[in-house]
Amino acid sequence: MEKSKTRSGVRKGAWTYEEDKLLKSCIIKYGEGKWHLVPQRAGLNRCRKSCRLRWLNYLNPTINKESLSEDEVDMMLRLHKLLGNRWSLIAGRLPGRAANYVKNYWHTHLQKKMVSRKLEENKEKEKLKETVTPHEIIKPQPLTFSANSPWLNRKHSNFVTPIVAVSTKDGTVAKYSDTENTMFPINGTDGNSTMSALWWKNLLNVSNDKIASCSLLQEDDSILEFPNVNFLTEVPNVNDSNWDSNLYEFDSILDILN
DNA sequence: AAGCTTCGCAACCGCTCTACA
DNA sequence: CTGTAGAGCGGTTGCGAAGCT
Repeated sequence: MEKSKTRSGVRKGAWTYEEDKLLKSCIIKYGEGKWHLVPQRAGLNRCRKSCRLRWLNYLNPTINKESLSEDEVDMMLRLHKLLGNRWSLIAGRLPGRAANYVKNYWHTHLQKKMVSRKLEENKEKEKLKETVTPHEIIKPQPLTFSANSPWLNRKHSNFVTPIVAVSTKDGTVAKYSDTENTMFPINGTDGNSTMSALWWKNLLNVSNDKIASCSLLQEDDSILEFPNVNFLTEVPNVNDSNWDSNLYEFDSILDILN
């Protein structure tokens, strides 16, 4: 980097050993943060951004400067698939690795790999398209339940209200339990009665665009998307049912990936 | 050996987010 | 609600080293 100055007279370019020393001792003395005060405190003719970057990417003693292990590269690939170019988040999951380092490593080593792999996979897909005929989609049919079925047998009740929950694309959970459309009457007492399959039909009538794809299990190259999912930004309400919670702990997502 | 090209990485820039008055 | 300043992030740039001809 060329040793130059900005219009405001602040030094730019590569850091010298003396500058590093000054910055390091300043951070040790005052701690991280308040970066706007750092140049003054350290006696450096650098902007606060430059100081922060130098510390975070190079001087910080927690930084691991050794080359990435296979495990770390694997983790990086998985995290990038999940998070995209969120380098700081990815770096946060790789102990001792700075965001800038992760970003540079991705651009210099992994991006090409990913591009060539994608091309290969596209070729494979094209081949498969030529040889495999499309499957006929068979919709599941309503079952006919016996009124004697133990799980339906409720004392003093002629109705059973199944609660069906469908995960939707917009992150909400549609619950099909309204009594008017989903209750199925248990007819008579002759033992041969069947139940109305109205609730099941209603379930099938849920439009396709409301049913979310099972993207977590996809293994293609598209970036996994979690609509309306906040990462560690809110604490789920403990009173919510399991279905109501669309907030995921980051670790849970990692578990899914592993 | 010299010139040219490519690669890796440190650093910069501009934008967004957040806190606060 | 709005403006401002600080902090942080991701994209991009440009230098120096390494490799190639």
